[in-house]
Amino acid sequence: MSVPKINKIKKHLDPGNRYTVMLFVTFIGVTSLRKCCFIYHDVNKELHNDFARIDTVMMDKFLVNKRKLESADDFDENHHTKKYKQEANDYEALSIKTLIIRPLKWRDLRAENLDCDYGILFSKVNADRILCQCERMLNYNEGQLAKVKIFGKWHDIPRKQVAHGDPGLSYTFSNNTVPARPWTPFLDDIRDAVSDVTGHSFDFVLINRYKNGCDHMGEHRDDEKDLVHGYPIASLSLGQPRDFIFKHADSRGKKAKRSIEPLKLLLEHGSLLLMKHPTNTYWYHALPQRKRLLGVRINMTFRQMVPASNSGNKTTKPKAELP
DNA sequence: AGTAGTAACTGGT
DNA sequence: AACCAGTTACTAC
Repeated sequence: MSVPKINKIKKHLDPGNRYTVMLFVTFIGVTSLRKCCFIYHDVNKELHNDFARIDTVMMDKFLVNKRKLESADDFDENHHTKKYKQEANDYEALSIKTLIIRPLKWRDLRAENLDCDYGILFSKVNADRILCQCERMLNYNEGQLAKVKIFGKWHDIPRKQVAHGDPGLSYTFSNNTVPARPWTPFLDDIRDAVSDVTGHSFDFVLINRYKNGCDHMGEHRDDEKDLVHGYPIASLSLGQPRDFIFKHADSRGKKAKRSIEPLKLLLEHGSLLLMKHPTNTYWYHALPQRKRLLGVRINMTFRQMVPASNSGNKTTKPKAELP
């Protein structure tokens, strides 16, 4: 666990006092220690020693209850400390490699100017827990930020959406610019898992929630000007499996220049789709309605964005470029 | 097997 | 990357 995260806890506490600390430890969406209570005499020292054993602590959800020792007369310090330590050991034994990241068995998807990889990143058990965490922790844009303007008309998007990313980044689509909210530890973990398995870093994630098969997304290519050109986009799917359709730009519409078969792909629970250059240049994609499907699907697309100050300025080199 | 009711698809805006 | 109207495809009886 990194020191900055420990400092985040420490600033809520006065060293030397005694506290009851309750916290949720989450590791890529898997809550291993739901709640534990123990008392620290020397917060500065103890927190560091004990928490350093844990890879990631979910800061958003931790609750620090300042209590005087005398108000916790039923509190058995030894018992709880021992229990915590055992759980921490168990937790530590579940390393990132055994818990989540298995070598992805990628399926290559190839067509003319289409190059994607698809595989299952999270097992059902882990994907279930991550989805559950998403439902508990994510908030979505509302009002103006949840609208798009198409052919002169404003519409509410038929799904829920939110973006998180590095400071200053935003995402523009259909006359709407959506600022990125800051990363959370939970999203950090998922992003890092996706980075590990793809070998690419990402500074932005767009999250879409489809409450059932009626929610959908129309055909589009991802907006080029905010994205680092040529950089792959990683799309993590959770929940209700949904069809995903690729259509070649030349085969759309009534006066299509050519006839190219669309590509249909089922995006499964826990799966990762890596869309590589030049897929996004030539192919539109969509998540069509499937009225019979009732389950929630949450999708996270991880991207590398052009910093806001450089957006639309082609003379400035993006901060990341493919080799 | 024929058909009514729904879902999916297409083109226009 | 939205909805709508018109058409086609599918499904269940």
